[in-house]
Amino acid sequence: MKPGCQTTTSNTLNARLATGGFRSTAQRQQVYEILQAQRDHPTAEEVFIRAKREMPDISMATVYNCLDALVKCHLIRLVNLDRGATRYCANMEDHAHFYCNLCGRFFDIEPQAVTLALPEGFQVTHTELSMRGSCPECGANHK
Amino acid sequence: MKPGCQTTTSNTLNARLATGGFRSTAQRQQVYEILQAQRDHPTAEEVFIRAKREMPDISMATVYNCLDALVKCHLIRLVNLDRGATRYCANMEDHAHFYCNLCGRFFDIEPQAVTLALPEGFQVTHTELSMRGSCPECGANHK
DNA sequence: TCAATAGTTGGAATAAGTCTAAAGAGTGGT
DNA sequence: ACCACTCTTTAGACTTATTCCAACTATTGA
Repeated sequence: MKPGCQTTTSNTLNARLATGGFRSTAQRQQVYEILQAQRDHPTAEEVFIRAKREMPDISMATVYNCLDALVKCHLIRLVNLDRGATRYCANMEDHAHFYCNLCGRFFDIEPQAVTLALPEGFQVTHTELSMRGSCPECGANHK
Repeated sequence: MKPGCQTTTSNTLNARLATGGFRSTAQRQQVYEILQAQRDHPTAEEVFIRAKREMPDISMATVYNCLDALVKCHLIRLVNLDRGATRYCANMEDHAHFYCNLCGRFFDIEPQAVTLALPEGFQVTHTELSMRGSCPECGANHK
């Protein structure tokens, strides 16, 4: 692990946690690093499995707790697709999600031109745009 | 109930059910009428409560079965918002959903100008756009 | 350093939805 | 009209994802 990079990451993390009124703990750092390291939108359970490799005593409740704290500090965000388990995403840029029905992978899509003409008086605080379909790889393989 | 109107509705319903390979049953008609009558995106449980008023013996499992059948026949659609219970919507026009954080009501929003520039090769089969915020009424009351 | 407070743990509890087996209802052939 | 066949409903058990709880542990400010 690059010490310089890690320090930067945990500085940001700790500062954000503190601002949100949360303490910095080893578990929260671990969970955040997992989401930073592999940006494949894992579920809470997948995060738990990965966290266990480094921290065998961590519990599921703690993983949920850490994820909640990170969401509240705007360090990660939730991704919901239909009724499946909630997924977590460390990409805080404005973006939409694309789920490939064939390979099951998630893709982040930049919304270059989304403009929605809302009727007057509606104030939007949160938008979620998600799509399903086939990704370029799977689409090509299917031909 | 207006007999003319009712006949039209149940004709469409029965035809669609038949096309989907489903039989027309009193329970399915009841559930469909509930969703037609009050377009407030009820949850399965809310549908169950409303159905019970007319049909006291109906069970929750039947409500789920009926909703499933109607979804498969493209007569209604699912609406998911975060982790809450699935909601059902009889508006089959292409539209987005707006949830008011203050009054908890759902609004259908016509997507007049949504264009998303997807990277090449992505084939979309299903899109879901949902928003949260405050509706005109609640926004006005808050001032 | 030490109390006060926040966080973690493992297991129990909950909510929403799905599955199953048995009983009930509708339909075509005789 | 009767029977067999199939589809549907029912009640309740089960599953999955998540939250709650009480006891223990770690972190922080004085």
